[in-house]
Amino acid sequence: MLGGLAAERRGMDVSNEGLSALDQMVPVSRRTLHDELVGRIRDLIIEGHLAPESRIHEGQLGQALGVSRTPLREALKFLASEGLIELVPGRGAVVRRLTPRDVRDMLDVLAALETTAARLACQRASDAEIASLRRLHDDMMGYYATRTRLEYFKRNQAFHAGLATLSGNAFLAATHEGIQSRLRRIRFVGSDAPEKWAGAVAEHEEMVSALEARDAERLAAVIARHLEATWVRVQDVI
Amino acid sequence: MLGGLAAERRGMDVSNEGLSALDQMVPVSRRTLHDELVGRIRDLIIEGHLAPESRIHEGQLGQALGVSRTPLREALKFLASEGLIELVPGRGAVVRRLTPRDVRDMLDVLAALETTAARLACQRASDAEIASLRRLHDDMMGYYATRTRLEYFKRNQAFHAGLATLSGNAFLAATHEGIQSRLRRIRFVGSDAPEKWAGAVAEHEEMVSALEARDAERLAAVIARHLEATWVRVQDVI
DNA sequence: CGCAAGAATGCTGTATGCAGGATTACAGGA
DNA sequence: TCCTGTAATCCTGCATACAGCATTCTTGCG
Repeated sequence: MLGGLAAERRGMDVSNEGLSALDQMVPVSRRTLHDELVGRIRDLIIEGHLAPESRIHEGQLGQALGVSRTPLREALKFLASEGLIELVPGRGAVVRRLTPRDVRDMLDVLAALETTAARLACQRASDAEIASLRRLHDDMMGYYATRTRLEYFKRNQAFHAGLATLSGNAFLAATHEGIQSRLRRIRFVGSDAPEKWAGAVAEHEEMVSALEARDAERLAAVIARHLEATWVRVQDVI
Repeated sequence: MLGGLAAERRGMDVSNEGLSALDQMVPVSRRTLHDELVGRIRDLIIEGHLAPESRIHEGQLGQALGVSRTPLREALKFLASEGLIELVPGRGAVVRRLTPRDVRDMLDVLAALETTAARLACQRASDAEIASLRRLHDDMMGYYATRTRLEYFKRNQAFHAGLATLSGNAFLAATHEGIQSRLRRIRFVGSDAPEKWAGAVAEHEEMVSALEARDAERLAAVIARHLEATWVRVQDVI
């Protein structure tokens, strides 16, 4: 997302360098109603406008979003597969509540993915990519200094996503992103006290320097520690 | 699945030992059309009846399965989120083709998950659970001896799923299961030559004995080796 | 004979209608 | 007062209908 690590190249690139330009061309991305709805509903859940355990009223939500029930239902099925909501037969969709156990389990999986990504990134990432992650980190430091919470938080998320991307393993990055988005709400409300940020920022700094040194083991160790600390920082808001 | 490691307890358990019986009660599971369809279509893809890259004709498939387009479309959205099919705007659903790169990436993620599960299982799993996995392994050995491919293959899958379950991390197990199901087809056609099984069987044997000794590092090492070997075994069928 | 433009067909995307089951409200009895 | 049985209401699950875009076929022209 931010920082251009996984830059979206959309639309037409008309520069004609033989056929290579055609190969790189990405199909025109039309924002479909489906994607739109999935995104909107996901945000509604993550931002807490749809409370955990609450049932989702199809007619009501459909009217609120200005669409009929059909595309809405399809979007709900999609989100159900992501695990954000649960489909109860005969009773429709219910917003899933994350138990402390769920969060703990997800953080452990996240740690497994990120440490793996770390090892891969240390051997595969280019210097330019690493520099790019460093810039993102510096960027985040700026918002840390001014206590700009939302922007700080976004960079934080982008940093972890960026690390996953640097692994060069697209599937890993996608899986990581999926889990991270499900934890977003928890982590966001868990970051309401800026004094909690200090530790996280220090750990990020250590991660970047380990990555720049391409010290895989140190990087993996810091990541494990970082997510362990995240668990502590987040624990009281679940 | 097989072996009772994650035994499904369905129906009513009417034994009244205070309230604990009520707590353990699982809501009555009704097979919904949605689940039915998701399962059927997933199998159609995994078993190769729906070829990669081919478009899915909604009217046609719906008629073949005896349902209207609405529930069918909803099932397709669900599967799209799992990554088995791709939703192309204006052109419907297309069966996703796994590139060698995809498979390699997925195996790396699987390795990350299974080694993590291994470490957790070594410290958390009960002796009974480990014994249960051992039985599953012995069971598999029987089918190995008689070269009963399908049954052998099922136990093989169940073995890995069982290991993930023993981690005690339900989210890890679910994530693992999702990836494994997407790789199922590749691994199945990759196991057509029984002479390939010998290595896999030996590795499984080593895994079980490492688990019984609760030697986390050895177990993790074997798993990494096992999945590396899987990559080799599978490579020529992609 | 090949190519391009236009028409025709077919399919997807969305809306709406209807049946069956779930939830709620209420009344009667313990 | 609380529980149980019943009726009414509401909502979900599925089918069908229609509009708009893709694709394909056809026809005319170079």
